[in-house]
Amino acid sequence: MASPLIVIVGPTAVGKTALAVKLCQRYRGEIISADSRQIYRGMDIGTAKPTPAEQAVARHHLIDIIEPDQTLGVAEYQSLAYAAIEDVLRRGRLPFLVGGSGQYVHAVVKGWKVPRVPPDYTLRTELEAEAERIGAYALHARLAALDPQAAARIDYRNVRRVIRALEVCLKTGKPISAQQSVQPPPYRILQIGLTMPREQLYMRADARIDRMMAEGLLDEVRRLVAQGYDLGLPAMSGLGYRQLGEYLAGHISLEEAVRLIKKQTHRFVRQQYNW
RNA sequence: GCCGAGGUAGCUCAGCCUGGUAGAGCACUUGACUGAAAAUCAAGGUGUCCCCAGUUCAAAUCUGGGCCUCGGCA
Repeated sequence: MASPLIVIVGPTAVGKTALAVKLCQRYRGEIISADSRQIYRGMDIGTAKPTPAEQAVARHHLIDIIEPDQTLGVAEYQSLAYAAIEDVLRRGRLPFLVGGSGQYVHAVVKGWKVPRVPPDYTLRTELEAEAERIGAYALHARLAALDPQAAARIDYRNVRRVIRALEVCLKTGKPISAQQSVQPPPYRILQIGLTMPREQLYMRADARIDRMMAEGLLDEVRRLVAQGYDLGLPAMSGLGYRQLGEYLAGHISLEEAVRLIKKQTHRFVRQQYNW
């Protein structure tokens, strides 16, 4: 019989960690985090990372695995997650995949076969400049010539995704659409979706943001900036970090920054629902 | 009290001069997502146009009166 995998998903601040920790205690489980922000060391408060106490009760994997100036793509995340699941199973424990990064969860649960083309930042910068020059529509037309199928699925205005598709086509000489498939993993999966009325979710998220501020989120961001981490880094684009970075750079007031964090967190809640 | 500015979507505001029955950004709702994903992108609804009267075929728009807000002067 196939090995079990429990998956816990849901929007931010709904209580995924609390439930997962409790279940781990009861069923001898370990948590594999599916969170694209908790992977960074030194970013604790703003990412609502499980506390040391929670981590002592239930072992967590894939938290604190890279520095803020490093990056981790879905494909890498996926193989790390599969390895962690195998490791947990081998030791006779129950794996819980827990997190709010829909892309990560799908990559693992559905078994996306992501084209193995690492990002080429030089090429991306060139293509971005080209998009500026000839326009998003023309860049999309370039993709359509190489891979009509992929072009049909990507809105021409979504330059970032058009560029990734072009990157794969150009690097491999083959259409990206021919290199994307799905191969479900060999687990018996039980997926638990946590939810709550929208309004309540917004209130919980807002309250948590206030708590983060009280716990010193601003100092955390200040420290990261002092360590030389640029605001343009993917790690610094997360909710809270971006806006507080703007404040520290003198572009907006602290009040405005907190207001923006809340608004954008609401949007994030909605985005998570789509997964 | 006087002078000035203003009252249009939940918020900030455009439209008013040159009447033809309302629009943008944000919020909000819905959706996409295969190596940046807490990223990036798309679609959508929203209105006693402060009130009353007048002019007019037709008023957010012009005229008169009233109410309210903000700033300056007393």
